[in-house]
Amino acid sequence: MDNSCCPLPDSASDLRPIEGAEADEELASLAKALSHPARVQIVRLLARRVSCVCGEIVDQLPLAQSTVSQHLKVLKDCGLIRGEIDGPRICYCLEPRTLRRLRALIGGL
Amino acid sequence: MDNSCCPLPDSASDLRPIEGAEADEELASLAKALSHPARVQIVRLLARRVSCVCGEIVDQLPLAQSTVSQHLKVLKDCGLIRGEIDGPRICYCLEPRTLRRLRALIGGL
DNA sequence: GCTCCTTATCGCCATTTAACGATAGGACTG
DNA sequence: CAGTCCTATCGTTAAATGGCGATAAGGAGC
Repeated sequence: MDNSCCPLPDSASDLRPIEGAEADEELASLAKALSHPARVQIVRLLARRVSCVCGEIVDQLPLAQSTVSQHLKVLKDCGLIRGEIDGPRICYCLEPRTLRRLRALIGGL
Repeated sequence: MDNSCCPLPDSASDLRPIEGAEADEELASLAKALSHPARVQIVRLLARRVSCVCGEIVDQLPLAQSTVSQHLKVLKDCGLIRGEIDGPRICYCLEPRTLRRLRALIGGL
């Protein structure tokens, strides 16, 4: 397994507010991305670095390849994961900053 | 404003695991409850104790009373809030244990 | 260039969600 | 007990979601 595409977490702090209308929208958007068990499982896989490549994620889930690809798109669109082209494959990895942001927003409740 | 219906947070720890298939379902379910800005705003209102009574919540949101009532039902069904009858009104309040559980699940990612 | 492998996108269908007005029901007040 | 206030539920509609197979697109390697 090659994790070269997955960056180590950085520790820059996020200065955006954790409450207000914009924060509500942001939290709702991130929560929606995690509102499906398959997407939670994908995030967990990537957090554990068990898998990075799309094909392996498909193998771990009881879903069709096209369905998994859609879930990956949802997670990517909200910034929770990132995909980088790695030869013929695509290597997905967590975006630690977004996950930290989510924790901050939840913590602010 | 009367907050007598809203209990103070207790600190009992939750022994359920924070990963695995069941935890995935649980996290997805809680995330879905927060996947709408109006519901995030309701949780925030209750966290700030700005309002406890359904009618006041309706006043704070640009939505019809029936719509707000449905959002409250979603939050209640997943255990994030609780409603108690207070004379002719209904007093809603956060369920701190569920919120802590959500934080634990998010933290476990 | 052709072919294979990998992933994204398209089209379709069934189900769920969100919104509202209207209505029902429960609890005080007079 | 009649009226009033507050909240939940019903019925409807439009839009979003989740699933799949089929197909397109883009590199790798022969």
